[in-house]
Amino acid sequence: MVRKTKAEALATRNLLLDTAERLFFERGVSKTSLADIAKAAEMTRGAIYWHFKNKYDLLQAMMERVRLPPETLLEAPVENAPLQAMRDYAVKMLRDTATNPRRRRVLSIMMHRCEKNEDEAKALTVRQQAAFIDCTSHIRLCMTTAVKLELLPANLDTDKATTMYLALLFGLISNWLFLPDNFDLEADAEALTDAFFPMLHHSPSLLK
Amino acid sequence: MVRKTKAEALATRNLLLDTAERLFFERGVSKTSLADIAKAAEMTRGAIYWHFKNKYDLLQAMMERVRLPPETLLEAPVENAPLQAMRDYAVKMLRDTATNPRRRRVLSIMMHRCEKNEDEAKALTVRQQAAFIDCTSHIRLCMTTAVKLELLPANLDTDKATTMYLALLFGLISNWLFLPDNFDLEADAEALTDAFFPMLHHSPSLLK
DNA sequence: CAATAAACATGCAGTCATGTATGTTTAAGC
DNA sequence: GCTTAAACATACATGACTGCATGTTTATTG
Repeated sequence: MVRKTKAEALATRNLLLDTAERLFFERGVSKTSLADIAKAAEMTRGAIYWHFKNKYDLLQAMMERVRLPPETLLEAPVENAPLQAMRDYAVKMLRDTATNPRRRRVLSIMMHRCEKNEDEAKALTVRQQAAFIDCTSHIRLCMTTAVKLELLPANLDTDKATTMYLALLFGLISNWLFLPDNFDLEADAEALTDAFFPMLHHSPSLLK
Repeated sequence: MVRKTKAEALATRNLLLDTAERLFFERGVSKTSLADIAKAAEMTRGAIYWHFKNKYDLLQAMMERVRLPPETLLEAPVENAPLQAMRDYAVKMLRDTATNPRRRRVLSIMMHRCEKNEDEAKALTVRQQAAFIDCTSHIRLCMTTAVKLELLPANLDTDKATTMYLALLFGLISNWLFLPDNFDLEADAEALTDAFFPMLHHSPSLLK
């Protein structure tokens, strides 16, 4: 019953990724063994070891499925409307987190069900840190562009503003994933995002 | 070489907690075995099993060492100066996270080196969620009190304001622990905190 | 149509972590 | 001064989980 067609093999791979995503979300990464995943997918560990090098390779592939380049989300042209770009980015991230089950599960795994340590999973941590740094510099570019376009105060401390933006965005996502009943992320995504930008005009401590 | 005095036994217990704190921080919780901890503390697993029920009991005791009741930090009287209370709370939390190595390590373990799952560690997760809910209701009380004292707009959506406050606070801490070089938490604690409150006056989307 | 290799399944060895049971020593209580 | 039990150390049994080696079958290719 082996040597399936290419499409079938890809389906198997996706099934393994789906199953791993579910189990990692339910039990956490370290408490989920490859045998657990194989059994839940009605396969054997042989299938996993054929498609993936090991557990962390599987985890990485699972995370790659929701990784989208920042440009994808930033549809509004940054050079013309950087404030709109930042707003759209935040709203889309929040709404997608609230409504897209896959993104919700994977983000939850990344934030609350996967340990950042120095050995095997270090590559994963480094990758996440790199993504975060990318995101940081992108937002910083939006901030400085907005200042140049005189959309924000000339003496705005763009570094602090960037820090605040990212803290708010990630804080909202992390807190909601931790306790989804605490507030309605989908309904409030726009209001919470829009609340941020007046701060850049009215907070003296963000000026240089 | 056994049957030490009570003080010595307490010192042993603290040594085990210190060592666990260090190893959990360096390697993550699930990748640190009790044998690792015992060896690093120059003890045996027998000592650990004498002082603690198991690994998660040890972890819980380790976390309790930095748990401080919210009242401790909220020195400013909430009824008279709720805004000041919230400001002081945030600044103290941020500064203490930046300067207190123990708090930094333990918060890092809680946020980035410990998986929230449904089985053994569930008690820990439930406890953290309860603490978060406590904190939420406390901040909400500050917000409503400030509205009553006319320190904040009468039509402020205090729920959203609370959500924003907590997202900012936890987002700042989490992001800084994740990438400490991204910004200077100690130096910027006050400025970042002070930046928040003008938002409550100038953000239309936070009004009802 | 034969050979190859893809796509798994199965089995085994080895390591490692946990929990417990049982020693051992000595501070404390009387 | 004798007993008890606190404060560990040691040893053992048990049960994963991983990685690899080796089947097995069938789509694919020339």
